[in-house]
Amino acid sequence: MNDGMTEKDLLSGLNAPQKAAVEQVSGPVLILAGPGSGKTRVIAHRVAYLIRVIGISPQHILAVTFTNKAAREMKARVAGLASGSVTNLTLGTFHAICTRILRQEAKTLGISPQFVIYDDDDQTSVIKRSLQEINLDPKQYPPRSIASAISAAKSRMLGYQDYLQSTRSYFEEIVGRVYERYQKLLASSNALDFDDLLLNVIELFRTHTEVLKKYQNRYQHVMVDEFQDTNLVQYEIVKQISGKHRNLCVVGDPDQSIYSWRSADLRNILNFERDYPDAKVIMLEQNYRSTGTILEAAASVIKANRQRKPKDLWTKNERGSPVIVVETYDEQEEARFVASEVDRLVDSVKVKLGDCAVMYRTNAQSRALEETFIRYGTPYNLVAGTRFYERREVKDLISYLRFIQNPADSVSLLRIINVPVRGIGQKSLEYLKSLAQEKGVTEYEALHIISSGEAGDGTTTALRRSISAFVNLTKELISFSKEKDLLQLFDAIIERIGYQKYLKGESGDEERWENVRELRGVAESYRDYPPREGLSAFLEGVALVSDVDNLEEIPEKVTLITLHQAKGLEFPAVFIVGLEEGLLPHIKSFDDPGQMEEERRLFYVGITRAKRYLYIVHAFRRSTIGSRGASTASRFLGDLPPHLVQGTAKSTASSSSHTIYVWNRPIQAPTPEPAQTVIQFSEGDKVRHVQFGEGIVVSLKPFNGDFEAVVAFKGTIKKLMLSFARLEKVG
DNA sequence: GCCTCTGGATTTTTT
DNA sequence: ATCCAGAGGC
Repeated sequence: MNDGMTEKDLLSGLNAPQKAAVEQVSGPVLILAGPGSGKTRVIAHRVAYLIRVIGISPQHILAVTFTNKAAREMKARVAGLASGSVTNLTLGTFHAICTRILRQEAKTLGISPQFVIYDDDDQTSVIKRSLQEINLDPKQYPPRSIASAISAAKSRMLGYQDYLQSTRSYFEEIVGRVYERYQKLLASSNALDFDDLLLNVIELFRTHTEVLKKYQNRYQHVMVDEFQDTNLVQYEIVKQISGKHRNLCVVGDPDQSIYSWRSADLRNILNFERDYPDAKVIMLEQNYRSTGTILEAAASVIKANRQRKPKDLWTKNERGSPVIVVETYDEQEEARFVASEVDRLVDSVKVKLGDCAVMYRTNAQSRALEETFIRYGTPYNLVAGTRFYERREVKDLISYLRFIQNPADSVSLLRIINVPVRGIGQKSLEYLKSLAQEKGVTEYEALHIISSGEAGDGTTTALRRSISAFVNLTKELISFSKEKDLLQLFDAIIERIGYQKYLKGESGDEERWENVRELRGVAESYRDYPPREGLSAFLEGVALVSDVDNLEEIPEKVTLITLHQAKGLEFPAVFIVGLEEGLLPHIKSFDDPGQMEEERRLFYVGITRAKRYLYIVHAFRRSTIGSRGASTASRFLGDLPPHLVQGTAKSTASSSSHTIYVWNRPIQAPTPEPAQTVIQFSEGDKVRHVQFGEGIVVSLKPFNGDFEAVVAFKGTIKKLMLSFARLEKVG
C-alpha cells in the first residue's frame, strides 16, 4: 500500500478550502458549506483520508447524517474511496445510532432491549389515553399540540418532573400532567418515542461514566452533517462522545436551517465556536451545482434575511438561462404548465423526466399535480403523500409484529385485539385497562387473567371465550416467531387472522392488499436473519425510515417532493410551485419575523436545488378545503433581481409592495380530442402507451366530458384520461 | 357489540 | 373535499 499515492488521490480535484477541510483531521473543525459546494464530497474524502492516510481504523469513526439515505450513499462513497472494508464504520442518523447504543446498553440502563419505538401516531394515541385517564377533554386540549409541547420540553432536556416545576401557564400545567402520565404509559409499554431515543443516551452517558468512556475511546473521530438542523439534545450527545479526543468536525449552513419547528437550534453553530474556541473554521463558498443566474437569484433572496452572516457564494459555471416566473390561473393550470413544460424540456434540451423535480410547501399541494400528471400520462415519483408506514393496513400488520416482539406494547395490543373483529369492543377494553391498572400488570397479562377465569365478575362467558381465543392466537404466534424467519412469521399472521378476507369489502381493498404485498417484500429482505433478530431489525428499520430514504432516482419519472424533503438533493430542472402569500411564506409564519426568515430559507433551499433550469410558479386563485379564493403573489418573488427573471413587469398588490415579474407566455393547455375519436376502446382491449408499454383496458367511465380508463400494464395499474394519454389500440 | 349516518373539524414542514 | 368522532339503530 502506497500512502503517498493514496493521499494524492484523495486530495486531487479538491479546491483549497476543501483540501484544508479534509486534511484538518485533529481538533474541532467547523465547516460552513454553501449549497452545492461539494460538502458531501468533502465528508466522504475526509473519512477515507482518515482511514487510508492517517491509518484510523473505520471502527473508530462516527459519522452522523440527516437521513438514512444519505448514510447509505455516504457509506458507498467511502467504500469506493477507501477501497477497503468499511463495515465497522458507524454511519447513520442520530436516531439510528442512538437506538443501536440503547439496544446494546439496555441492561445497564435498566430497560428491556426489546423496547419498541413509538411514532407520532402511537404517540397521539398514548396522549389521548393519558388525557382520558386524568379526565381531560381532548377537544379542549388537542393531542397533537400536547405532543409537540412534550417534544419541545424533551428537546430542552426537561423530564416531566422538571417540566412540572417550571410551568408558567395553565396550558403548561396541563401539558405537565399529561406528560407525566404519558411517560409512565410509555415505560409500562416498554416503549420509547423519538425524543426518548436521544435523551436516554444522554442519561446513560451521564449516569454511567464507564459506558461513556467506552464510546469515547471507541469514537476517536466524530463528524456531523447538516449541523444547522441539530437540536440541543443532539449537540449534547456529540459533545459527550467526542469529549475525550475532541476530534469533532461539524458541517452545516445556517442559511439552510429549516427545522426550527422540530427544535433544531441554530445556536448550535454559534455555541460550537464558544464551546470550542480553538475550532478551525473553514468556509466552502465555491458552488459547483448551479448556473450563475440561479446562484445569483438565490443569493439575493437570502440576502433579505436580517439574521445571518453574509457569505460570498461564487461559481465558475456558465450564466445559463433566466429564472422563469409564471402566474397561472389556478392550481390546475399550474399543474398543466409544469407537465407541459417538462415535456417541452424533454423534447428540446435533452433533459430526462428524472432530471425534473416539482417542489412545494405543503403535502396537500401534491394532489393537483398528481391528478394532472395522471391525465397527461407523465410518470411521477411522489415522495410521501400519505406515508406508506402510516397506512392502516400496514400499521395493523406492523402492530402484530411489534406486539409479538414486545407483548407489553399496549398501543399495538389495543390496535390489533379487535382486528379483524373478534367481539372485543370498547366496553371490554375499558374493563381490560382497569383490570390491568388495578392489578398493576400489563394488558397482555390481564388478558391471561381473564382467559383463565380468575378475573371474577365483570366478564361474560362470551367475552372470556373471545379473549381465550385471542390469547391462544398470540401464544401461537409468539412461539412461532422463535423458530421461523420473519417472512414465514409474516405469512403466518396473515393466514391465521384471515387478513386478506378481512380486507375484502373494505374500501380500496385492492390497493390495501397491494400495500400488504409491498410490506411483505420489505419483510422478505430480513428472511436470512435468525428468527428473533430478523423481527427486531425489521421493526427498527420500519420505525426509523423516512420518506426520502425510499426515494430512488428513477430516470423516467418526475419527482414530486416537499421543500423540506428536497434538502440535500439536486436536479437539473426545478419547479417551485405555490409561491403565494399564505403558502410560501406559510400563513403560520406571518406574525413571527423569525419564522418568516425560516420560510425564506426554505425558498432558498428550493432555489439552490436547481442546476440549470429554475421555474417559479404561482396561481391567481387556489382552492383550499371547501372554497376557492384569490391568492396574492408571494413577497419572496420581489427578492428576485429583475434582470435574472424572464417575464414582463406586472405590478400586484403584494403585501411588501414589490414589483412582481410575470412571464406572460400563454399557457398551451392541451385541447381534448373530440369524443368520437376518444371512445375507440372498450373494456378488455389491448392497448399500448408510450411510457408504460402494453396493457389491457380494465374499465372505462365518463369523466368531465372525457373518459377515464383504468389500464393494467405489466407490473402496474394506471388511471389515464383518454384524451391526454396517447393510447394506441394493439392487435 | 357493531354498523351506519351525520356533523364538525381540518392542512406546515418530519426523524 | 375528506376524514373522524359520536350518536343512534340493529
